[in-house]
Amino acid sequence: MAAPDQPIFGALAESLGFLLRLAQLQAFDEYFSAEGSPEHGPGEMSILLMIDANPMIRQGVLARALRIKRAHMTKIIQSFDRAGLVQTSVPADDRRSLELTLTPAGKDRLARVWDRVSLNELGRPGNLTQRETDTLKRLLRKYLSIAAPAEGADA
Amino acid sequence: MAAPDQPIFGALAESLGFLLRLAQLQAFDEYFSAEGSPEHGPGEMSILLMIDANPMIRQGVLARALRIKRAHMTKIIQSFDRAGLVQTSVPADDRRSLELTLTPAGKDRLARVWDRVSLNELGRPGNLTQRETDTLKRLLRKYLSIAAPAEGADA
DNA sequence: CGCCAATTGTCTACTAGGAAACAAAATGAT
DNA sequence: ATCATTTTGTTTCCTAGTAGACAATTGGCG
Repeated sequence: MAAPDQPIFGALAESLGFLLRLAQLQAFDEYFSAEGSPEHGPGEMSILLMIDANPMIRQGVLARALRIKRAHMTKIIQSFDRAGLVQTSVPADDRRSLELTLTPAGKDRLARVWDRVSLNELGRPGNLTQRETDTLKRLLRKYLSIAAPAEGADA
Repeated sequence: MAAPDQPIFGALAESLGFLLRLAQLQAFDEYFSAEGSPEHGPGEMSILLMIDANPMIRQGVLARALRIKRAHMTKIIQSFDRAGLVQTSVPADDRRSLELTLTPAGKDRLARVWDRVSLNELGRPGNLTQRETDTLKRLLRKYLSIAAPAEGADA
């Protein structure tokens, strides 16, 4: 009943939220092991990927989709803007909002970092078979109500 | 090609790490909707649950299992200790380490908060069937190399 | 024994991210 | 038109979590 080096997870092992928490932390460890000293963490990477896939996306739409709070999104976008990675524009039909698009420098940066990360992100983790990995991703997309990607997606 | 209110997720929809990140944030939203203004966030809850399931667990073992950095664990345990929720003791065979056990007050606190959260954590999320939920949890445990819980686990 | 390497918890800074209040612009009701 | 409500981005302050250096302890090895 005492505590060995491999503790008992108890209720945590049945709890979806905590399993997701631990799995995400493990995935990030692998992410950072791929990127030596990362220019961009997972949060910033997801923003770059999202703007790349959705040019002229509005800042608020981006924040909701990635579940990043607006306050935080403001800081990241402003730093991207200062670094010349995104170009912002105010649409004529709603002058409160900001439309975001990657600059050529932003696309370069994204491509370079993604090259170092994509194998870990798209590939199969050691603990799961390819089939299990596909099932896991499919269930996560369904949980999130995210559409499955098109078949011929770029690497 | 412009950006609608439901953006295209592109490479994110195939990337295990980012799917896990988004899923965890969604799960936390549901967690916080269950606990009005939470006495303990998910991180602290997982620590209480873990100490409850593993009395006399060493602080470092706990940190590794929950993937919380030692520096952070120190702060949380010290605050738990000040609040009278855990009892710490130095084992005779290794005077560097700390053994952690829940006090009666700690067990009470855990039971009270868990009551408000367990339905969301153990139940089936709206987007998935019961069977899909079970599969998802099983695959996450396998990804994490966590043993499946015993059958007759407490609610 | 004495010395060197690894481990454990802790401390001090720092970064990522959130909560709440706010101004400007849009929307809707009258 | 006018006023209240909502939305969007921003600002300030705060919390959760990390990075790196550190002292104390342990274990190995001559």
